[in-house]
Amino acid sequence: MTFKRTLVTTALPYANGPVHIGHLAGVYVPADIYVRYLRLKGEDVMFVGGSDEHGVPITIRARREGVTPQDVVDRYHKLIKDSFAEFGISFDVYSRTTSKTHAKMASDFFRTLYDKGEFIEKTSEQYYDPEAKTFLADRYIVGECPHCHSQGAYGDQCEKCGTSLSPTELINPQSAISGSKPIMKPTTHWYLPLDKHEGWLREWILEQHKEWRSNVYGQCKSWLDLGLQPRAVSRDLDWGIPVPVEGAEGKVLYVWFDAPIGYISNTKELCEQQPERFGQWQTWWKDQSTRLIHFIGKDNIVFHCIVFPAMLKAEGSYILPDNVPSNEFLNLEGDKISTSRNWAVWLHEYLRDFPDKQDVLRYVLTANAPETKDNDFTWRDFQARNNNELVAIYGNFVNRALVLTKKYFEGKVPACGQLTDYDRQTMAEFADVKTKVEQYLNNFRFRDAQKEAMNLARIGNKYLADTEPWKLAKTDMARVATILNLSLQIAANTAIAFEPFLPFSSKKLRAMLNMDSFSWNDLGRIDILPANRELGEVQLLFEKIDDAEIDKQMQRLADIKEQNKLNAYKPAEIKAPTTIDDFDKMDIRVGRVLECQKVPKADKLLQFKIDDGMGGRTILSGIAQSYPEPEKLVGMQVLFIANFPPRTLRGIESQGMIFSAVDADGKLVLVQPSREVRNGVQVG
RNA sequence: CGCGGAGUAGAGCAGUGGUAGCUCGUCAGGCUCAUAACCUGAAGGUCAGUGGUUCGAUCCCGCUCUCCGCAACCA
Repeated sequence: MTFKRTLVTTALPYANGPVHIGHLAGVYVPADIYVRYLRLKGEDVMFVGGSDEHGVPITIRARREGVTPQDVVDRYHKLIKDSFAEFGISFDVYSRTTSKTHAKMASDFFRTLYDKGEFIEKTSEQYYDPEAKTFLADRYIVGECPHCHSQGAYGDQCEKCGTSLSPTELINPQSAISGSKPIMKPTTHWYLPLDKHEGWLREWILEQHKEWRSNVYGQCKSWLDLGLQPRAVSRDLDWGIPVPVEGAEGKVLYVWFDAPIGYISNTKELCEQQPERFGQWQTWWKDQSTRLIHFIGKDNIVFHCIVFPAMLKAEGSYILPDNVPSNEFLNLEGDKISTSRNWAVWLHEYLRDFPDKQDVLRYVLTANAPETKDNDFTWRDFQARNNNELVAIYGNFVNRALVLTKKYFEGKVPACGQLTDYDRQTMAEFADVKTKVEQYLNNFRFRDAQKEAMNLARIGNKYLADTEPWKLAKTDMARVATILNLSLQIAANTAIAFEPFLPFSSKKLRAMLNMDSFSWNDLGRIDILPANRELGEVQLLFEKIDDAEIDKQMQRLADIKEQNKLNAYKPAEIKAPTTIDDFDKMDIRVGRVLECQKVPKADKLLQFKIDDGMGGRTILSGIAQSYPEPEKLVGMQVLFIANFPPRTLRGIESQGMIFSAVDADGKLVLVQPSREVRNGVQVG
């Protein structure tokens, strides 16, 4: 099958938060590289993206913030769209599932399937929150686990004992939204009978698409082998696209039905805006000569390989995806990225903190892309790749070639003379770079493809080191001319090879080389730059990133970790019951701090001299780490136990114990009376 | 025993039934045109553990351990 055009879609980011490096590494950067590559080759390609704006979590966020769901999605759609644009993700269209076009498209799609009898209808009893007036998804019901009897188990799983649950098993179920007691209520939903589609899905994926990545293929095989079940495509919710069926008031399309249709709606929207360039939307979705590629993350495999294809097939007139390149996940500094825990590098913040460094992040995310397994992003690695690879190898090579040309040939491309064997050998080393990069990209191996581009710069550095034009300049300028001509040709090649990966830097480099026009097909050639061409102004292609900038980012993450620890704090369990008699045995008193200093050679101990109204006493307390300036405690009134037997610590006798509260972060905080009292009075 | 993916030098990652590779880091040397950049060389690994198939296993198979995903948010 030869294809005439390629339609590339990217998973629709959920408009419930900003986009982070995990989204970029998993989906948007590889997709953008692929699309830019196809465009460079002059192929007919469309790049579709958009925000996914329906679903329960958005309604919950809206409720929590006291705004409408539309307010929430408006905010994040704009933030996401703007940051993608600034980052150079070259969507042809970036629309949203709350658009009018989409509402009609999704509604019509559902109706077509409904009319064809492709759905089954089922009524079941589900938990309903009478206060919030909404049916509850499993996860939004909490209660006591029927197995381990711990509190706070979710409707789908108890996190204490790990048991999978169904909401009806929970003891004393509560709505996580309002806290009220949910009631059982019958509700009718439409299901897509995936089991009906199992036969052709099996043939289509397992036989015809053995070339899909092993993670994708394996996951599909697993689902198919387990047997597919009917899947609900509607929900009881007031936020979404209404189910276009009589008597279905208060029901909307399930986001997983609605969202992938967004790819189609957004295509239609684009075609209506630019018909002269993109033609009819149906060409992109219904013509067998169109190749459909979905870029997604691994959590989306089943929807894009099984559910959505089943929907398309059930409708009848659509093509199916040709490939679904799915990446694994990117971790951040060893921990999984999490929106709710704010453990992420957010794109909009990166763009703010590292202006004009889009390519650095693009490079790092591609070099370390989680193509076969989960990978880790660290700021130290980010810095190292910038400083040691982009700056030292690529930027430096370009700079060397250009500076030498300025110096010896007034910034004009010198003529190429007689080639030596070594010249020819060097040329041979990158003659096939085009084939290699293309092979890798055609197989969605972006990491290897980018590495191949970087090899050009390595070859250039080695060529300069081996030929040493700065030495020859004293004796043989003709030879220097040839060397620099070839070096500049290598630089021009590098600009083209990096174009899909690092578009901002390639543009900059092309300006320096005065390459106003260029073609992907020039890649591998050594006569891209004609002799005597005037070069542009020399500037640094990349700049070093110093430790201070990286430290700032790492500090930010450390602060978030600390904050999460505080947020996760729960009061300790109440101790075993005791009596007033036990309490009465304690002689608790108030005293004033007269002196306070650190005990030498002890990390935690502070030595207090306390005015107890009876001549004073010495007390040691292990709170030094919470009070780095102990002298500031002098004058403060504190609580202490007066009738403990003396105890010697570090050679000093401690006559009692001072009261401190242990804060959520582990810091110790001295307890004091709310107003001045007489030293030595009792507490009870 | 739920199902998939993954576990390989200090770090991050490739890879293959026959001598284990890349980038960075480290160490040594060279060069000095270049953003203290570049080039050359070296050290560094019981390829998670364990049992099996095989002339030979890091690769194939069995079991064990660990991490990630499939289940609310989430690429």
